[in-house]
Amino acid sequence: MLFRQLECFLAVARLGNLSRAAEEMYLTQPTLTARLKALEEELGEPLFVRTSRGMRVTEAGREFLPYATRIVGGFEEGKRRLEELRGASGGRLRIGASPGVGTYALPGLLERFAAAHPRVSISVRTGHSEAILEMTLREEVQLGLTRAMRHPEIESLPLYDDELVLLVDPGHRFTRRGTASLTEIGEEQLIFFDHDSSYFEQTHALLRNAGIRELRTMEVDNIEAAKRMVEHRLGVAFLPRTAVVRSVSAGNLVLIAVEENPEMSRSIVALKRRDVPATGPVAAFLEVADTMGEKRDAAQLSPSLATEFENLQLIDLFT
Amino acid sequence: MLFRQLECFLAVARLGNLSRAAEEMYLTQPTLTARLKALEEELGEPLFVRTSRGMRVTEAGREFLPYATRIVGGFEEGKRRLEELRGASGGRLRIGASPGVGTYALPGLLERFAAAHPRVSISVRTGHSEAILEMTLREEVQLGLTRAMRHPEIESLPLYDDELVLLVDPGHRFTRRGTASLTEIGEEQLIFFDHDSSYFEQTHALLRNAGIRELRTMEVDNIEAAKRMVEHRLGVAFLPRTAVVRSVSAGNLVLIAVEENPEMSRSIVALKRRDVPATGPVAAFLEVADTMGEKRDAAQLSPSLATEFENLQLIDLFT
DNA sequence: TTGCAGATATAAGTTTTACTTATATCTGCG
DNA sequence: CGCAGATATAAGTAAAACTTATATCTGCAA
Repeated sequence: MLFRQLECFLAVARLGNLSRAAEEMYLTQPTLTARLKALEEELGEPLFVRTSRGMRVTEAGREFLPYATRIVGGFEEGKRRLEELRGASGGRLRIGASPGVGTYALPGLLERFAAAHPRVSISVRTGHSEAILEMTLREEVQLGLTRAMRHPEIESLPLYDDELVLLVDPGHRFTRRGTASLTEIGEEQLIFFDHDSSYFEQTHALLRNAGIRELRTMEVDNIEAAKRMVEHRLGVAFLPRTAVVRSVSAGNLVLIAVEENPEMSRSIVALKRRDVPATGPVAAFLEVADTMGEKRDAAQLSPSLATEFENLQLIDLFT
Repeated sequence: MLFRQLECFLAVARLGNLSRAAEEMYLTQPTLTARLKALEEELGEPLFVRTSRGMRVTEAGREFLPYATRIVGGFEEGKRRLEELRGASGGRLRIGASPGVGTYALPGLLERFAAAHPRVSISVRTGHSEAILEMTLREEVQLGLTRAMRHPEIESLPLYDDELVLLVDPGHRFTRRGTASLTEIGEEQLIFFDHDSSYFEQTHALLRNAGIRELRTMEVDNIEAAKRMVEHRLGVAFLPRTAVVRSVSAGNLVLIAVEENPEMSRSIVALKRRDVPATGPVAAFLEVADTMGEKRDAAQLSPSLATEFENLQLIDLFT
């Protein structure tokens, strides 16, 4: 009820004339009379002096004027704010990401996103997949970027497939052939990059299934450290493809194909609460991610592209 | 329409539960459902996530929350402001006064007023009666304190009667008797305090009517100067009673009764636009003035009080 | 699986509110 | 005195908001 009354109060106060204000607001004059009366009733104080030449605000009206302006203006402002949000030209984007995603894939995504939506403020939190799931459930983040996970209240929107690839140093015996068998790999010192990552178990299982029993292993707690270890010839490592694109392209590391060609990829997804619709910045982010995914898929699936060229493409897409 | 929607938005956001919010607001649950739906419609964005365990605000809702708070809070604040105004515990009091009133009668009045209404801010403008009338008409001041004036849009609320009295210095020949006739006065050097004041003409007429033709006169443009002239034996003067109470009481000037006892008083009033009702600080000021007027009248009319004592009373009332 | 508890959504009917049209009233002015 | 231009009032109609009753959804326990 009250809002229209305030607008009419402002119009009449501005014009000093009920009839003209009515015209301006596409209403009849008795309507404004009623509205003003209702407002005065609500406030318990006359706001206008009625004369035969128009209406003038009283002292009380003059005192109330700034409040009315602020209220109406505040509402308009709030509406504008939501419009910004809808067009993703404002608001916040809160993302949770597991370490590998946050460090290697996310920066490129956010670069594109920020270019398209410069006024959205972005915050990123990092944690392991379970922590990311928790954050998403509690709405501490709007999207959780990590490996696919199942939860009744969560839906997973696929982003890209992250593949484990074998990396060695340029002077390694595998480099020349460019391939290695699992048995050969089992003879090497193996460097693992994160005991808590699901990759850890996956890699172990792969080698166990290949009949390898005694592994020489070294564990570090982050991917960058693992890369450095390999570069310093301390061993070989299975690492996420997205994390090594640059090093391979720069020649610091060499990518070796595994002869058995085992399936060692994980689907990286965006976790989102099912009951919260993706709007504004969230929807915009997913769109950006989708666009990049399509490009990357096209690059990877094209048979005419050599591995090196694919890698270059990946550099574009992920760094 | 909109206001109730915002209140309900805040309540539901706070409680996270439609039914309980409905209870708190003494409404039924479907009503709140409808209100929220209307608000979301208006804003073009869902504000809540509906679940089987209650309602949670969406990102949009979170963004909008502060605006809603400010709007509702702003209205409450405005209402409180008007209440202050009504109780004269806030707001402004704008007064116009002619020089004599502003200098001698008003300070005492305002002292009382300010004691009773400390949070009202006061502004005083000074000018001659015609200027005061103008200010009042234009609502530059809410009350004009000056001599009674007639204007169709103005009403005059009597404050007190200001009387012209004859003042001489303590060593003057009139002092011993305490009285003087108009003829005797006509022989004195006469000091006038404001050519533009209506008193000027009034005094001249009085003496002219008493048959006095040749006046020795001196003119100054303010009452204080006139008093000083009398004190320095440059002549005698008819001055407003309210302006000389202190000087007489202090013995610097002596009050001489005029034997013909001419009527030389002017009604001092508060001018106010007829069409603007006296509310808040204005009403409060008039009440204070009224109370003082009654006390003063009682003091002046009491036959048991000597002149000296009357003067002391006037000191209380006007200084 | 089923049934229940606790939550929101929908439908229908009633009450209340808000708007419009038509008319009245007031006042300054020629 | 009557007119012009302003606001106020009255009555009827259209719209909206509220309530009651019912439906739907979901998590949870039997």
